[in-house]
Amino acid sequence: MANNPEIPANTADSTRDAPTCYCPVGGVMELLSRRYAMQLICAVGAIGPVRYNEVEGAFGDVSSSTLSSRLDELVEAEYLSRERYAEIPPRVEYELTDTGEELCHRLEPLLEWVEDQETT
Amino acid sequence: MANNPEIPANTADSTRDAPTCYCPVGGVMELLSRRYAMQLICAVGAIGPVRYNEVEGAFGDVSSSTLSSRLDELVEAEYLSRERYAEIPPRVEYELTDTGEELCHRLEPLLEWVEDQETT
DNA sequence: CAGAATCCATTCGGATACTG
DNA sequence: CAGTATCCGAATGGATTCTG
Repeated sequence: MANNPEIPANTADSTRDAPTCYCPVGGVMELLSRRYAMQLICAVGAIGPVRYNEVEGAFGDVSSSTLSSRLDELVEAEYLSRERYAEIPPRVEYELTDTGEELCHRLEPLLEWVEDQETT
Repeated sequence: MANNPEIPANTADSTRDAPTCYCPVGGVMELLSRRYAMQLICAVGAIGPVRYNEVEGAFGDVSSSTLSSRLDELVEAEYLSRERYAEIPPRVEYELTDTGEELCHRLEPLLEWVEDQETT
């Protein structure tokens, strides 16, 4: 929620712009840096509408509290949508929002590459 | 993407693997999830060979200890190289390794998008 | 200049147990 | 099934001080 009113623009002696340096990006990166966050986005993107247990299974071992938190945060950030069906037993499905999908597109090349690096 | 409601993503008894889900990726993501890590990669990629103080300046406010740690870790992970020149005053330059550059390519679309989201 | 070392507040995430 | 609540150890990152 760091909506900084003071934009730390290039207040320095910059008569020229520095080449795009993404240093000042703030809040969103903090969210994405939390554990499983990026994988979560990609997982939902890859699997499609997904239920809690499926996610839990996809990650070898996650504590439910952690996963739950991450899910909540991503829903609140509107990267994921949460649909709750009034059934018994209850069913909840998470899905990428439009924004989430865009994010996912940027995440996939990264994750793919990372995975590739590790499996060698 | 697999967002077609007509096509069930994961059928009941899947003897095959779910579509690429990057859940199990481990160590590298933990490194990248540390504070400033991704921005650091991109910053070095954008600015080129860069000195400690330049980096420090690029980020509004970072503690030297944190920045130093991150730099070390990225060097050790061989995403950055560290060249120390025997001069007075001492000069040190960080640069992307080949691996780091590949990583940077995957990071840039993400960071660019994130920045875009925040400045609107 | 480019850090290393130390100390510490905060946060994060896992384990466990419980609920609508 | 899909979480929530609580507790707690571990890790993170910032401030400060010092150095080759």
